[in-house]
Order: sequence, then structure tokens, then C-alpha cells
Amino acid sequence: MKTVAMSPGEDGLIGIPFPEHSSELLSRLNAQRRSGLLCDLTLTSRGARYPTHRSVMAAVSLYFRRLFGAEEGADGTEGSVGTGCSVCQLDCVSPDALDALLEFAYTATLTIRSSGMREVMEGAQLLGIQCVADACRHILGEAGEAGKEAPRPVDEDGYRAQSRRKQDRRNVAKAWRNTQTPEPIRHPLSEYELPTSPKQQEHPQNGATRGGQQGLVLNGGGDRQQPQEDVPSEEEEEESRGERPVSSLPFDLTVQAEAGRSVGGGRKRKSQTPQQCPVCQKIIHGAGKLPRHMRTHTGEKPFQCMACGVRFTRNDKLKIHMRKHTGERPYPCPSCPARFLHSYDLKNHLSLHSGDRPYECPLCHKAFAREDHLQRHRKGHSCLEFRTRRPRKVPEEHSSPPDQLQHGTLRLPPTSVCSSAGQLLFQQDNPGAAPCRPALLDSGGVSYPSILWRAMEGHHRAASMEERESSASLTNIMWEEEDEEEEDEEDGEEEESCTQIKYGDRRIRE
DNA sequence: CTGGGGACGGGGCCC
DNA sequence: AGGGCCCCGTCCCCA
Repeated sequence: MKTVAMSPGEDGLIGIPFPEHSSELLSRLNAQRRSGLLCDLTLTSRGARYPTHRSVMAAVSLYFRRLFGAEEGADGTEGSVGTGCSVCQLDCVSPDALDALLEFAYTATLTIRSSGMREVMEGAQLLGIQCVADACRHILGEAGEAGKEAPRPVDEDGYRAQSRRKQDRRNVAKAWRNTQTPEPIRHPLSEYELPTSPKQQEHPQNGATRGGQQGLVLNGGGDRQQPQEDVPSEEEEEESRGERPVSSLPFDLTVQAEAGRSVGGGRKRKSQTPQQCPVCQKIIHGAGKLPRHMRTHTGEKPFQCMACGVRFTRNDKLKIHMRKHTGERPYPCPSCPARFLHSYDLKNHLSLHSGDRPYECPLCHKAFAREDHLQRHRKGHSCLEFRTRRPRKVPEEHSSPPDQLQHGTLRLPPTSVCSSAGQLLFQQDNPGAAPCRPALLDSGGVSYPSILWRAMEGHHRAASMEERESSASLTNIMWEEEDEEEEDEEDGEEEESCTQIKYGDRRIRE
């Protein structure tokens, strides 16, 4: 047993994990079920009888939760079954399906024959065991359609909740994780996340997503949390539906793949063979990295700090975290006494000494020491100033985009495009560029020719040799007066949006 | 809004 | 192949 380093007199809470507890608990409950011990509920289906524990059934099934009044918000009396041993007739679920569902409830593993998949799915649906229903539906090839036709409310909510900041695929995946994985894929009875990682699949009870000879074993998970962004392409979906063997469906963590596609594409070593995540379909590069990635789906955090109880998905993260307790700061600044936990902290810090601000906003030219600060700046509204008034003089030269560019502002004819907010955003065709909202073209639906962006980009390149080539994908189009000094006789309040500030040598409009 | 610290996930390299 | 270690990019939070 590890000793816990604590300062004298400290009386902090210590969390000592027992990762095996959940599976052992489940295993013992299952043994009780098999021997009929402490069973207080008997399920029947077409004559077959299945002694169970109502607490287990309530934990695993929405139907029984409601039946027993155990659902959150229920008063605990209405519709509840008495405390004695009761019998619940479930003829609508076939004996085989019920048996499989009970097996799942007590082992976190669904063992079924392919031919019985639909019955199990329907039974799971009826009993409100959603993860099983979803898993079966996916295997039956109905997931894609279902997902398209009727997106889950929870997905929609999560998506909506994060919609403001979802900027790119990564963000969406993140948003998905944030909204979905606080409740990771887990068996309802599991205190800890039930194993879906390969390591834990070795557990005889829990594990294994293995393709049986005739049957199929699924770990208690499901792919229902598949993020929208990561929905596989039609080909991939088709592939996963029909072409692949059953055992390599998304629940099979041994799915590997992409044979040939990435392997031959310049990867130097076999150990770098990418593997495809069975849940999000993401290609994970690097040998042995898939289990690590899978923990982002399962929520499993096997590495816990014995000093403060914080848990991590990865050992290396825990190791870095431990530096906080040991006081180790292995990255000293050569210019000052500052020391840092992370190399990148030192890197950031060094930019303070040097005064380097290599990350410049392509719009307002404000420079930042950190790239993420620039991204934040651009995502916010701080450089999305716009002018809603129209120029008094209609620029005739707009037919020649490069000529319209002055001071980083693209001149547009008044009949062109202006959102209700008076700003226009568009994205360049740069896959690597920072993401942004799609173009706001709501005024007359005038499409935005990409040539304008290229013109803008060209302008930026030409404007100054000092300027870094920007990866900007987001910019504003502002109405620009012909002469900066020229005063507009129109609304005074809008004049404030035209003040000039300086960043470095560049004068911009604010 | 910005600067800074920290957490998290992915990829590369190595054993 | 699996895993440790490291670096990097990104995001979140707080001051």
C-alpha cells in the first residue's frame, strides 16, 4: 500500500480507489441471483421464471425504476411494488431476450445470438435499458437512420449548450464529451466506470467484446454518444453496417484498422499503425494509444493522486500533477527565478521575457504571446467591430477586389452583403485554419465569392513584409469611408466605432 | 478583455 | 504491440 504524503496536521480527505469493487459487487450480486439469495423480485416470461433483485433492476432499467417509484422525482409510493417478493410478468419480452438482459444487468456484458438481436433490442426498449437498445440498434444497422431522423434530445441539448463555442471538429467533440461523459459509458450499477478498455476486458465477467462463434458479446456500453461531428461517412457507416464482420462492430475494441489507407501513406513504422476508435471512429495514431483514447469515452480515470484524490485518465498526467505536491518544478527560467511545472509553461513564460508576441490578430493586429490567447481574442467580439453605416460614396472600384483593400478593410458596395449586425464573416478555404462561424449572409442572400478572401489574403501578405502569413480564416468586412479623416454627418453614435488605435506601428480602426 | 496557470487529449519517440 | 515519456495545441478558469 502506498503511503500518503501529507503535511503534519493535515486532515484532508483521502480517496482510495478500489477499482475492482464494482465488478466484484456485480459478480456477487449475480451469484446471489443464480442461487436465489436475497431475491425480492421474480420476472416471468412465458412460463420461465427469473429471480432477481429489484434494486438491481431498478438501477438498470427505467421501466423498473418507474415501477418501483425509484426514479428521481418519484415519491416512492406511487406505483411501487410492495416490499415482499413480487412477481412481474413480462410476456412481452421473450425468455431468451429477458435472460440476455438479466445477464447484462448482472455482468455488464450482453451475450446474445445474432438472430436474437432484434428481440433483445425490443426488450431493452420496453424495459428502458437504453444502452443495450442502442447497441443492438446499431448492430442491426438502424443507428444511422435513427440518428439522422430523430437526434436525441440530449445530443441536441448538449449541442445547443455548446453551440456558441463549437468552432471546429475538435470543439464539437469536446462539447460532446463535456455534455455526455460526465456520465460515462457505464453499467448502471457500476460505481466505477465499467471496463471498456482492453485491459479491463480481460476480466472474465466484464469484458470482453469478443465475437462468439454464433453469438455476440457486447460490453455494456454503446455508441449512442457518438458525437455528431464524428459520425462516420456514409461509406464508413456502410462499412460498419454491412461489410464488417459482426465482431468488428463498434463495440469491438480490437477493431483496428484502416489497413493500408494510412499505413502505406508515409508512416515509417508499423508501430505507428493508426487504429480507429470504435466509438467515435477517430483514427488514433501511435501504438498502444487506442486504450488511452478509449478512456476519454469511458470516463475511466484509473490514475489517482494519493495526496489529493484527483484522478486522471493517464499516468503521465498524474505524474505531472504530482509535481504540485512534491514541489518539483523542473523547468526553470534562465532569466529569472521562476520555475514551472510544464515545459510549455516555461515556453510561455519566456515569451514574456523576450517580449515576443508572435501571434497577431489579422484584423486588429493586436499581438499575443500565446496562440490560444489570439484564438480567444478572435472568437470573442473584441475584434469584430463593425460599422453599420454605409459609405456615402459608393466605391465603384469594387470590381477589382485587391484595389479595395485599404488598412485591412475590404470595401464593398452597399448593395453587397451586410448582416443584420452589419458584419460579415466568412471562412477561407483553409482546412487548417482556425474555425469560425459560417458566413453570415442574411441580407439578400448574396453569396460571398471566395475571391474576396483571396484578395484579402493577398492584401495582408502584401501589406507588410513583417507581417506573418496569417492563418486567419475569419475576418470582418466593414464599410469603409473613402477618407479616414472624413467626418460623417450621420449618426454620431456610430462615429465612436471609428476611433483609431495603434498597435505597434499599425493603425487600425476600432 | 487579457495574462497566466492548469488540465486534457493527441502524436512522436523510445524501450 | 503496449506503454512510458515528452511535447504540443487547445480549452477552461481565475485574477
